[in-house]
Amino acid sequence: MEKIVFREEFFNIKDTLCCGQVFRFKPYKKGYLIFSREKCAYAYNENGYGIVECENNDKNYFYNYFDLDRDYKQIYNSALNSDFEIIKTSARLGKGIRILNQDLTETTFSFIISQNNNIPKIKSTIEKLCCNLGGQKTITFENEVITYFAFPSVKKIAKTDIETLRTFSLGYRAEYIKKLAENILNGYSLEKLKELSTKELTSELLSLYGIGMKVANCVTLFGFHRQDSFPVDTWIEKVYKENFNGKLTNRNQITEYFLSLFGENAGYFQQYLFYFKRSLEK
DNA sequence: TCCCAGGTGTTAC
DNA sequence: GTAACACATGGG
Repeated sequence: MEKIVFREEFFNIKDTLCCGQVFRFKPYKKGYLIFSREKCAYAYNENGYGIVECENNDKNYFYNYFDLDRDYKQIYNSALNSDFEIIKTSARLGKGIRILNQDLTETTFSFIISQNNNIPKIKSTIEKLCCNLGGQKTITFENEVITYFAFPSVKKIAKTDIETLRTFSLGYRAEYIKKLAENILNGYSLEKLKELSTKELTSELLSLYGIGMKVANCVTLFGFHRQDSFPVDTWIEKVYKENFNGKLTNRNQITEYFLSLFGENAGYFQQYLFYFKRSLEK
């Protein structure tokens, strides 16, 4: 086992996982188990540090996964310099949030599933997908053997019939993920889209069946780490109306409004706001 | 029971 | 171009 140890001021495991950007994790002992691709890590905060335990070969993967090379102090400070009190407030609450570098394929499928769905159910649906179509894996932390399932291969999803997919509670989204899987199996490359500008990337993603503006923005932000993205969902729309006194009703226009307001750190501010608003409702 | 959830596709104008 | 509606499913 390897351990990544990183000062916790800008690395809070709970906030990073629970802020809505990722769905494959669960509470475990001092922190959480995190699943990505076929890998698993155990992460927790302790004595002023964020600690990530994983297999030796996965250390670089999870170091990058948690975006540990980026300077979050600069992002946080720019939030504190905002003219909007709610940006400061939500940034303080979400100070330890980092935007993950998740697997691109997994992120795209996950956010297609996320549409018109709530987070607990998104998590359970993705888990069913993994349990039924992903390979079984084991890993040992502190002498305890953990059994889990990898995210399924695109091929496996593509070859699974629609009726079976529907038994994973995908609802009408089953066709979307089936079609995307077939598409990728036939040679469509999400990786190649990395060359595109955020604008080009967004319009390319919009051409995929089942991906609209909201999901496209989530994929650019959480899959491609494009921080000039600003997904607008029901929660962000509430923030817009209640905290920014916004009059726009078109979500695309709300995205444009926030992008021009927040500039290059818009994506991070979006996460601060989303986490803040959802925390209030509980 | 009803409303809502990290919305999108289709149809009608 | 956009407004209205259908769409699956389960949490609260």
